[in-house]
Amino acid sequence: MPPNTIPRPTESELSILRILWRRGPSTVREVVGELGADTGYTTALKLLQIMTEKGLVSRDDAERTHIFAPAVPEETTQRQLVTDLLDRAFGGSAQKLVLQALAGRKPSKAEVTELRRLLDSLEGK
Amino acid sequence: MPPNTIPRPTESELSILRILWRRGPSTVREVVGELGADTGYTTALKLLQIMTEKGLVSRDDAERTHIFAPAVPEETTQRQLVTDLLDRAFGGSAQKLVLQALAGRKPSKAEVTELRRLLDSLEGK
DNA sequence: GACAATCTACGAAAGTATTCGTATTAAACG
DNA sequence: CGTTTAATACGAATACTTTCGTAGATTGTC
Repeated sequence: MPPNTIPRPTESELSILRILWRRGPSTVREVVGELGADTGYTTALKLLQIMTEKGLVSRDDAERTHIFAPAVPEETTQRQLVTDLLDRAFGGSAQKLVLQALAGRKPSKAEVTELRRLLDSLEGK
Repeated sequence: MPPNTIPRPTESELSILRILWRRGPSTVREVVGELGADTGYTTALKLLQIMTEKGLVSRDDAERTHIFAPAVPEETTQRQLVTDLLDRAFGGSAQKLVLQALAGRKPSKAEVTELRRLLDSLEGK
């Protein structure tokens, strides 16, 4: 049974979650296929087993070949990670984080427009 | 001699860097004083030694009590970390990252204004 | 049915991060 | 001057993460 608090995924676990978010429910082999040649089959399997215990993924073992699906929403995890970084590296200043996230890139006009819209909606509350 | 590429700080290392960025050059004892009671003296010392090898901090050992200073700028490290997270968790979409960073908070009017100014300056280029 | 291929389980090895104990040395104090 | 206090060095213990080898079971194939 998964713990009632879901831990922050490790680096490898996050790589796997990203695949599952994109592909949806997948077999170990399918996940391995997307991980790149540097990750062995049993390694990926073991990680998925650990992630199942942690409650990060769910497993359908009705068939012999198990099928794994993400058990945490992408957005929730993203927020968890960015909030965590916000505290750990930016002293909680979202402003500074946004500044560094956008610095050094040339955001497209569309992106800027979208971000402006985001600010509008935030202010609306 | 420090390596010519400076690695991403670990979690503990980041805690120490944050203290050094805030306090400026500090002794081990001073750092320990701010780390909270859960970190022993020799632990902090060891971390600072490792960080010196990695080039994350510099050490002045002219006196018996050494003085450690950050060797990486706060902003550079922040950008390094946020860029890293951007790639690992957001598929490179700064927009989504900003969205999640601001979601669920009620940013002050001043913050929103500041962010708008940031967007303006980005667009100016 | 026998054999090969494929899958899961699992413990252990390898790698990395953190904590700690102990030795040694230097300063401070009486 | 001798003893206590405070500092660095460093190896080793612990913890966490990732990788791998091997065993056992099931499916597919000839």
